[in-house]
Amino acid sequence: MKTLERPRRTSGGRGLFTSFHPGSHYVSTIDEVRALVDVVITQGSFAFDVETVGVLSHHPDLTEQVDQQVKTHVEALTSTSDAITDRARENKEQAMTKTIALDPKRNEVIWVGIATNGYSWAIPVGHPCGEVLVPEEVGNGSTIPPTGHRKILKSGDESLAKARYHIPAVFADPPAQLSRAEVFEALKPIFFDHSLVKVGHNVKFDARTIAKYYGELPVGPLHDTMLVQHALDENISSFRLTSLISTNFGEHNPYSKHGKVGANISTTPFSIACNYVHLDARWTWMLYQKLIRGLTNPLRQVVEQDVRVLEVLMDMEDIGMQVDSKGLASLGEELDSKMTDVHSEITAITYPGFNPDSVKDKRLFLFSAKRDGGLGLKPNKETEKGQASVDHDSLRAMEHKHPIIPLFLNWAEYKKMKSTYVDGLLEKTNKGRLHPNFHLHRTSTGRLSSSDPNLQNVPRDSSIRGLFKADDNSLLIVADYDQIELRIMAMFSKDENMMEIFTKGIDIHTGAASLLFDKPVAEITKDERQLGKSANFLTAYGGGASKLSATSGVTLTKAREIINQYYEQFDGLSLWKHKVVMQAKKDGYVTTISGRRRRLPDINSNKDDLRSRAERQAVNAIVQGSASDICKKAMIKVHPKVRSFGGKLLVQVHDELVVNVPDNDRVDYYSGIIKEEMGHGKDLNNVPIVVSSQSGYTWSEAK
DNA sequence: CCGATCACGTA
DNA sequence: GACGTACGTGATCGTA
Repeated sequence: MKTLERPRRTSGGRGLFTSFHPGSHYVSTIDEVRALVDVVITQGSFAFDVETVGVLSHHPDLTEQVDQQVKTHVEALTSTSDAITDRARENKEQAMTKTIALDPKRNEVIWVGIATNGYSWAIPVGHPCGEVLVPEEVGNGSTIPPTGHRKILKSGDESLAKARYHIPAVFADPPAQLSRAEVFEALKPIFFDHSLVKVGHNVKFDARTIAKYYGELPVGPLHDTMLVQHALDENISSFRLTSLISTNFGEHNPYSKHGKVGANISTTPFSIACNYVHLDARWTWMLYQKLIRGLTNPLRQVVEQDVRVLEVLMDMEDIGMQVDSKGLASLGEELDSKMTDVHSEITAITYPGFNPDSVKDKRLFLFSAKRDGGLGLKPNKETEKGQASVDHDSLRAMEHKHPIIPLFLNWAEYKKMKSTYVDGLLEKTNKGRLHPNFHLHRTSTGRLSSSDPNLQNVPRDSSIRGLFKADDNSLLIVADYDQIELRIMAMFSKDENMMEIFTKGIDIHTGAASLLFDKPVAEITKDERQLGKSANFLTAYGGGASKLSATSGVTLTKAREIINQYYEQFDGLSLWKHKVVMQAKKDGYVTTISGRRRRLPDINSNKDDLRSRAERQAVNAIVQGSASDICKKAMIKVHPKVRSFGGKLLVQVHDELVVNVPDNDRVDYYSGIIKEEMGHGKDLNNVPIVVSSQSGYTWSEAK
């Protein structure tokens, strides 16, 4: 039940909460919202959190998708009945509802939680249920279900067999709540105040979610507990709020007992949901205070850079990238017909029911003895777990042994395209656009990552990238750093030969080949350059002769020679790598240009494999992480410039930025600005930075 | 239903 | 003696 208790400041503790039991008070009048706004403004910063649900009926396109899913699901079954179809539909609808709840473009807010020094508020704006009248009942299969929940036999009688069953809870009506419209209107002063710091745990989600009710994104400064925690420890496996609370405040805290309310918020009794919202906001605030106070330089600057990137990313996610849905659909049909052909050929050679997606089936068919019905081929490669590999490289090496192998290769190629890039992207399309999530906390090197969909691994092939389009009357500009990682290595190591190659503007792979084979640059062949290229990459990743030999096709002996020669010619580089490893062993971590750290717990391990791996990671983290620092810095600079001429930053792919700009006669000027802000023409301690750019109407034209 | 395993797309 | 870094997604399979 609602209480009339007013929010009050809890005492002591530098403004933090001393009581972890916020009770059941919830905000139910607009005056209370106005009052909390006044309090928040005096504090200068606040944490906030929204609880969301998905409403399938609001999204006809997704309802259609569910219909389709049910159809294909049922088609794949051997037997069907209305009950099976209904259950399939229920499952698919439930899954889709969850998906919608996590999509800021589609979800609906039912609670807003706000916390600042000593205060927290829970504002319900559509919680669907009150208290529990009849609790839910779950049968785990060890008992006979109650009548009405039993299976119906063919005879028409109820089955008395033990079975699983679920009877949903019955809830009282929820109490009267303010509307979203009036609440967000009243909260406008805090979300659009340029001096208030708005803190969240994965704040982009909450900010983008509420943006729907304003028609625009909340303004910065934003801050995020995830990103601070990541700067302090990138090796954390779970960045969920509960996990971070446990590690920062100890295992025993009232929050951790609440379990997964968030995912089931719409079937949680009102009072429990209310308490949960208080706690979420409070703990986010507490965590922020604690983490931010633990930050010292250089990590403080790292976090300062990342929160600025965060605001850029929020914009990029919200804008999204246009994709040609019709083109994707027709590519899908093309692939489908190719796959039908390949599949029937495979079935003809193997047996009906053979599944070309099953590693097990393929393994059995290729490698089991002829008398067992297999081809008796010899596996040439093992998986990590020591099984016979059937991946592309492995099959390629035995391609001529049997006509089925090219079919497997074709199948795998088509299948990947169809499932991940055609179907996968189509189902994430919203009004013709894809809105990825960019994460600042999911890599150990400080790179960004992208998901739902991942726009950082879209195939370069024009059949896919050609379907990513500029907006109407627009062009895409793709600007990318030329060999940024190798330039960073040159900068750190000050290797004379490498510096010379870069300062003279010689192609680095040709330059390396020239030194490796002791020939003038002009006489380097294509093959020699390729070897130079492979050798260059190996140094950034820490690879050895066997890998070089495997990737370039030279003998192991030759590969060893090349690597020895490489480190002789680039002796500054090998010295630097050695120093990096020594320093990492001493400190337990390495540091990038911006001061980000990668901690390497295994760097002094007794186990050779773990230690060697950590040593390779040490070198690579500096290189990869520093490249990421540079690109992040560029994003911060490019973003406002691009907006000033009506452009939109869309995607970052580690060393490249994709920008949508107006299609007019100033495109060269736009490219120039973008390149300049990325640092083209500047240098890293005398190693020049080179940025190249191209433009076009699609992502493949602009590559 | 979920995690492990495998394969495969990107930088 | 072997030794490449960093990701996310989708499918299968075994276990729960």
